[in-house]
Amino acid sequence: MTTSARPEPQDPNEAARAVRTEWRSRQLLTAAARLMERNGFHGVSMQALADEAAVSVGLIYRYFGNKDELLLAVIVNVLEAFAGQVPAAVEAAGDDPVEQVAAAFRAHCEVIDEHRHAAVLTYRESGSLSTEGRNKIKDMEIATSDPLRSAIRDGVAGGRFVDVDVELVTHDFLLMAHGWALKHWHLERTLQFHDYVAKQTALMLGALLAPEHRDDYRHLVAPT
Amino acid sequence: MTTSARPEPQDPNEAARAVRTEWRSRQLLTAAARLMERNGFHGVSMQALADEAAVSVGLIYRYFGNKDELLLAVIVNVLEAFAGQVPAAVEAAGDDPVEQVAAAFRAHCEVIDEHRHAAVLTYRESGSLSTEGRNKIKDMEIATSDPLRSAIRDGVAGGRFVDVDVELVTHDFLLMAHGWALKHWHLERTLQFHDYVAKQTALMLGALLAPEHRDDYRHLVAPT
Amino acid sequence: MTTSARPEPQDPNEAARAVRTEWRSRQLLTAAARLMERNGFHGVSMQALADEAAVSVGLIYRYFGNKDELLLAVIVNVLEAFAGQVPAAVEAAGDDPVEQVAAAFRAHCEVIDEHRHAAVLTYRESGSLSTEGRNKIKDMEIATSDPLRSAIRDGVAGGRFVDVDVELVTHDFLLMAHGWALKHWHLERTLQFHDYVAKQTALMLGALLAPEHRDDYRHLVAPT
Amino acid sequence: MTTSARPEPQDPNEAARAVRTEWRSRQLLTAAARLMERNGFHGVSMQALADEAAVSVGLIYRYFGNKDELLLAVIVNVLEAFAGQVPAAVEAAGDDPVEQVAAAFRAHCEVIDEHRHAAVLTYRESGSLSTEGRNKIKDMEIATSDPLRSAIRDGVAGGRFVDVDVELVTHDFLLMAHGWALKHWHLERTLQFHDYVAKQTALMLGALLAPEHRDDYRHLVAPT
DNA sequence: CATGAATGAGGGTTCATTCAT
DNA sequence: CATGAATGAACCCTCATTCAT
Repeated sequence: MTTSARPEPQDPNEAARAVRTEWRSRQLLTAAARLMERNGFHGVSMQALADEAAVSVGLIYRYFGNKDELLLAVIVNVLEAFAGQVPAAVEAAGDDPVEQVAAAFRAHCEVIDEHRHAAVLTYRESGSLSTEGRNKIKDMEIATSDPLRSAIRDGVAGGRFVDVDVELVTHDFLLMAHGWALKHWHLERTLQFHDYVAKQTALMLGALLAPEHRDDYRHLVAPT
Repeated sequence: MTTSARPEPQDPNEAARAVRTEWRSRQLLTAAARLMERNGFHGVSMQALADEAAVSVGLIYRYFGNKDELLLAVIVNVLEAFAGQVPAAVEAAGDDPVEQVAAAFRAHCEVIDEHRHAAVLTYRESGSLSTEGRNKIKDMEIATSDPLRSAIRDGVAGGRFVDVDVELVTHDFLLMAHGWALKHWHLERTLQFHDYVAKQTALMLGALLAPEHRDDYRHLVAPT
Repeated sequence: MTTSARPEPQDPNEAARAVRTEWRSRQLLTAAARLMERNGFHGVSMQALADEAAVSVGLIYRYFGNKDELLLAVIVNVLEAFAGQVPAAVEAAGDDPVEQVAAAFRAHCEVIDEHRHAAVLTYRESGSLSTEGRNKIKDMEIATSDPLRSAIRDGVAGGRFVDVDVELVTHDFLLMAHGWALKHWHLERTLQFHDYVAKQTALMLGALLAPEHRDDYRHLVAPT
Repeated sequence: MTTSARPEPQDPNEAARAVRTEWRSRQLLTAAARLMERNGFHGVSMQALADEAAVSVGLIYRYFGNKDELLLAVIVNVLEAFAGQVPAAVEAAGDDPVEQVAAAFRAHCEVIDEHRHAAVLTYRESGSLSTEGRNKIKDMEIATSDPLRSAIRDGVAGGRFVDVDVELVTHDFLLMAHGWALKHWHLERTLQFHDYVAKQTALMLGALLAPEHRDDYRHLVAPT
């Protein structure tokens, strides 16, 4: 991530190893997320995890110091996805705060949909973390929600939005994004992912947009 | 739910016993909820629970068959509170679906605030339940959300609300209600319970109310 | 040990329980010592210990917090036997430092013979202890050897003994006492316990006694 | 012990390899002794040993079949040092059994001082050995103590020493020699190695020498 | 009713050992 | 020769559950 001096691993062996290491790590992370969503952190034994990932128990400990660190890694993995995708989406949305809000929300939802198993753990299992881990998560969560928060604030300041509690509305958007994962088993019976995003966007913008701007965002509000 | 067949305990001893039994049961339930919110279901040992409730381990098993049943009882306890308070609140709100929605949401929030420890367990620990228990919970949850759902449907049908996806909006309201428990540690820094309810109500009604009715509900939408 | 107010346990149940607790504790301690002498601290699993003592693994943890504490308890148990028997033996030996030395050495040997399994652990396994435990042991060992040390010092000061390094000779006596346990498998082929004590006493007094006093202690030196 | 059949390595490469092999082996042995003294046999993992010796885990298994064999090799290494140095020292001491005893004891102490880390393992970890290994050790220990035993026996037979139990006195001398390693942390605070040897020699000869010969060995007995 | 000593299956974790590279 | 990733048995410990008192 931060290496600059070492241009490329010269030794092909080393490169191959790094690739395999990365692959294993990801494999374990996904297996863990999948299992933990179903049975909860405490409901998943290391043996079960090893079986699911088709490796031995001992190997898991070469990649993650212990079970707690594994959970932390699963969660951090999601949060890093937010950090990677959300700011990019907002930037691509241009200067209009309304478009930015919609883009940010959509990006959040997409990350959650991609990491659906792991995303619920953020809500459910953060209590199983060490204090240290919990703090790390909290910091990342706040940073993660920042683009969305800023866009909302800009929208209010610029008069596009009515005068709402920015913090609360941010919280609402995040809740809705996570809602897709939390109640996925219930929602997917009637909704496709894109419907969910579109409808929720329309709903929230319906609440937020100042009356005089409402007509400007037909393309966002329409499909409800 | 409440036994009706058994007419009345004749023996005053039996009555006293029933009272004590009821009291013990409630004491254990609250102790369990308090502990489990902090440490999670698996983080609370029966011994710790016995200590917290100042009884012996063995006694717990006279009231609840096993640990799973105890968790189930804790959760059912909350859901029963919904069943008790929400319909009453809706009824008291009169015939206007908008008022009904506001009342139902407020009632949900109040139950959650009163049972804040137990409410999070609904989200976090339902995975620790047996399939049977999980199904029971799901059924109760759906029943619980029914008054709210009906009111929303009525609002849409009567033209008070814009044409939204009733199921989704129900889901949103419930999510917001639970949000008060889920992110309580974060929200309470800036918001009182009543502000939370009022602002969320205003926001959602802002989104739902048809333009021609918006002015009729100033008292609900204003305090944003 | 320190109770003074509570004269006797009134409740016979409580008394009975205390007796059983004491008995269990002692049973576990002996089993642990026996096994650990043979296989070493790390060579004995808690399961093996449970089997030997005919109890369940879990029960051991009601009496000793963990395996380390168990080892500590085994060792402390021996050292307490020294503290109980050695000073008494010295006192019973009268005022003559030579008699005191002989009595102290004999007492040491007797404790070691009685706790032969555990005595070797003092030497072999003190490294497996926590720093805290190790310090406790060291303190007790020093205190334990004090009567012997004092008697030797008195003997030198009073001219009964030649001018030796008191600390070193104390160390030698202790080493000889422990030697009975350390090389018991080898020694017992040719020596009874009493011969061992008598011969070692004679040898050491032969080295220590000043020539002019040698004849006074025929009864101690003779049987070599 | 030392191969004699294989005449000489013809190939210079093979010679170089043999040297490196010997060097590696010795390096591993000392690393193992150092680590095991501190943490005990079970407290040292093969990984830790590999790290300490700056080789890979796998390589250790090219030199020693398994961990037990490694421990055995460490211990045998000390015992071979005894076999190498003690007889030589006795021979160099001339024909006088008293001088021989003193020389043998000194040689024992020197070996132990040189191999202090490994010497304690002889006492502490012999229980971790296989029966086979344990027997090998016992045989070597007996053989090792033979020069000392013979000298003592000669001293008694020749009237230089009083009539003592030869086996027991041998045992005492060995115990004293090992005492330097066993309680080194305690003794070194007040004694140098040479003081220890001299004082212990003086003490034991004081006990052993027949009265009519005592004046002949002032140079050995004096420095007490 | 109430207690808490006792059980033992199951969990997380370590580490000696192997083997493909 | 040398490496270190991979294995899995075995360890220590916890805790839901039972039952004699």
